[in-house]
Order: sequence, then C-alpha cells, then structure tokens
Amino acid sequence: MDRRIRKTREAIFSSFTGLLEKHPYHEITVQDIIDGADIGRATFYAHFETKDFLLKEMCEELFGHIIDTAMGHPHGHYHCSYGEEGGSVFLHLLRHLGENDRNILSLLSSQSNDIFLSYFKTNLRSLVKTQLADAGRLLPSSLPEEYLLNHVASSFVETVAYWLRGGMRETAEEIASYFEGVMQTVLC
Amino acid sequence: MDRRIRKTREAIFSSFTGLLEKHPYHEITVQDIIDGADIGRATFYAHFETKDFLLKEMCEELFGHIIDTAMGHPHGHYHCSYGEEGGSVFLHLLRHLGENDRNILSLLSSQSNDIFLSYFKTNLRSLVKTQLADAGRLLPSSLPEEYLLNHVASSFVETVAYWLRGGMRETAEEIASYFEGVMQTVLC
DNA sequence: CTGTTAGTGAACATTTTGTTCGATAATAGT
DNA sequence: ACTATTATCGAACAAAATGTTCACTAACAG
Repeated sequence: MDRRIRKTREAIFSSFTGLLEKHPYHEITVQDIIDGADIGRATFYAHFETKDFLLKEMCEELFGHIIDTAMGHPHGHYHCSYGEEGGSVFLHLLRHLGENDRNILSLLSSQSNDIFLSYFKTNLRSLVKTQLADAGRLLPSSLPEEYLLNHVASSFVETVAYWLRGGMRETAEEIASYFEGVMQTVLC
Repeated sequence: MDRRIRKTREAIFSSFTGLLEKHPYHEITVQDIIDGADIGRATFYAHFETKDFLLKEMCEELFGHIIDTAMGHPHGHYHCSYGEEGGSVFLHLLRHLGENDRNILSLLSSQSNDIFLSYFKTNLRSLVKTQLADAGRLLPSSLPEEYLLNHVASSFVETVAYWLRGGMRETAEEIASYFEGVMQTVLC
C-alpha cells in the first residue's frame, strides 16, 4: 500500500486518539481531527466518509487485533481454581490490556469509554462463544445460549471497566479472580 | 406550575420520544424536535439548554419514577427458589416494564437504546445497593462491594436488553428466572 | 522516465446551533 | 375583573461545522 496512505491514516488515528483523551467523542469535530493530523480537509474525506466511520474502522483494527491474538493463544479451560497452567483466556486478555498494547487503555478510559467498551464487547463475543462451547460440554445449562453468551461477555467488559475506573490498582490476576467469582455458576 | 410550561414540556418530550423511535439520537436535530412539538425555536431553548440536557431531564423523570415505585414496594429477599411470596424486586421491575409504563419500552428498544439502558443502570444502582445489603448479611462475599454492585446492576440491565432484543416473547417470570440463574452465586 | 494516485488549500453551499427582541397571549394573584 | 407577570411566538442573526468541488502539486510504482 502507498506509503502516503499509511501516513495520513496513521496521522488521523493518532490525532483522533489524542483528542479523545481530552474531550468526549461528540464534542470532537472533524476540523479538530484535521488540524491535529495536520492534513488538508479534502484528504480526511478521501479517507473516511464521516467521523463515525473513522471511529468504526479504528475500533475494528484495534479490538480485532486484541481478540485475534487472544484467540490464537493456547488456552486452558476456564477453571475455578487457578493453578499451574497459566490461567484462562480472560486472564490472558487482562494481562494483555495491562501492557497497554496500542494505547488501547487511553481509549478504554477516555471520557467516551462507553463507546469503546461496547466495541470491545462486540469483538469479545466470538471469543466467549468458543469458551462457552468448552464449558458447555462439561456443564450444560438450562439457560438460553445466547443469554449466557451475552452475560459472560458483558460481565467481562464490566469487569475491565471496573478495573479502569479504579485506576488499575489491582493486578490482572486479582481482577481475573473477581471475574471468576461471579462467573462460577456459569463457567465451572 | 404554569399550564403553558407543562404543555410545551410535554410536547417536547413527546416529539422527542416519537423521533427516537424512528431515528438514532445523534441524527435528531433540535429543529426536528421543535417541528415535531410545533413550538417556536426560542421556546425550546427557554426550556432546555441543549439536546443533551433534554435527554438527561427526560431520563431522570422516567427512570427515577420507575425505580422509586420499585423501591417503595414491599419486597421479599431475593430467593433462589421462587415461591409463594410474589418474587423479588427484580421480578417486580420486569413486570412493571412489561406493562410499558410511560412508553418506556419504546425508548429502551429504540435504535439508541444503549443511552437509555445506561441511564437505567445508573438509577438501578441505588436499588441494587439495598438488595445487596440484604443478601450480604446472609452471604458475605470476598469480592469488593462496589464490584458486586456493578455486576448485579449491569447484569440486570443486560437481561432487560436481552428481553427487548428478542421481542419480549418470554414472560417476566421466565426472564427473572434467567437472571436468577446467573446471579445464584452472588445473591443467594 | 512516466502514467497514476494522493494530498493541498481555498472556495462554496448547506445545515445546525444558539441568541436576541419586540409583539402577543395565557396565567396567577388580588 | 383587573393587572402585573411570564411564556410563547416568529423572524432574524452570527457563528460554526459539514461535505463537496477543483485546479495544482508532490509522491509513488513499475
């Protein structure tokens, strides 16, 4: 791909991310992003139809990557008692977040973090689906699968949100154990 | 209070709600609301500073009312086995929603339902807090109270969202039992 | 070296926002 | 019923943001 395209795209993402750390999403104008990225007005619109599309594409790149790496990783089943084997995919994800890969944390704790958490949740679903299939073989539940899937995914996202809200004082392991605590019935 | 104020306020709320059933929040302009309410431009701004404030006030009226009536109601503790005593506050809330009090359902299942679900969650917290205090006396948990509080509130909201998404085919009792299913560890 | 593609910057029409103001009509208190 | 108050109207206004166009220039790929 043309280097120019990569550069402007990156400039736009970076400007946008920077702005999101200071201002809520809906208060950021396209002009702000353009100024921050230091590009021409027409250039922005050559790349993204609207601000919303920019958001969407950025989130897909970001969360798609995170989830993909987590899915790729060899994962033990979700066990109630943490042991020697390195923990669940969830713990893995939490550690990954803790390392602040791609500045994802600044978005997840921005003023408009609800937007990003909701994208996170969307991408998380596919991952949870495989986890649920594993757990389901051991513990068939009377609840609808779709309901469970949603419950697990959103509870995890809420757990991450709790972590961020509190300034991430806890370790990834502690947070994972909280999550385990409320998931016992469902996943064990 | 001046009847004129009540009337315009009601006209604005009603126009706004109607628009929200057809369009996402961020695509609705103040002018649309004004046209729908059939009032003068200046009148709108005499009542609400911005569209966001309108949203906020409307939600506070709406959810404040729902939660208050639920709190006021005599409630049995949250029991794992449903019995003769009429069910939990949660079931009560679900029934209340099922009756579509104040057209709240049209908002909760609108395209921008995430906004309303999040207001719902905020208002739900105080209610959950009392529930948690009751349950806590019986079952002290090792998890932080704030974490539990958030988990229960958001799980309930997600449960309602699931209900709405599926077109509310289930009865309030069925949905309550789903919720009970994933809350067992926490509240029983 | 050359044809293709991306970026520039300025201009433009359009839409939305939020405010102002004089005139009119409804209301509340007496 | 009278009066002072207050809400609404409607039109006009400036300011800001959006999205598009176009001719020009610079960077790229092969």
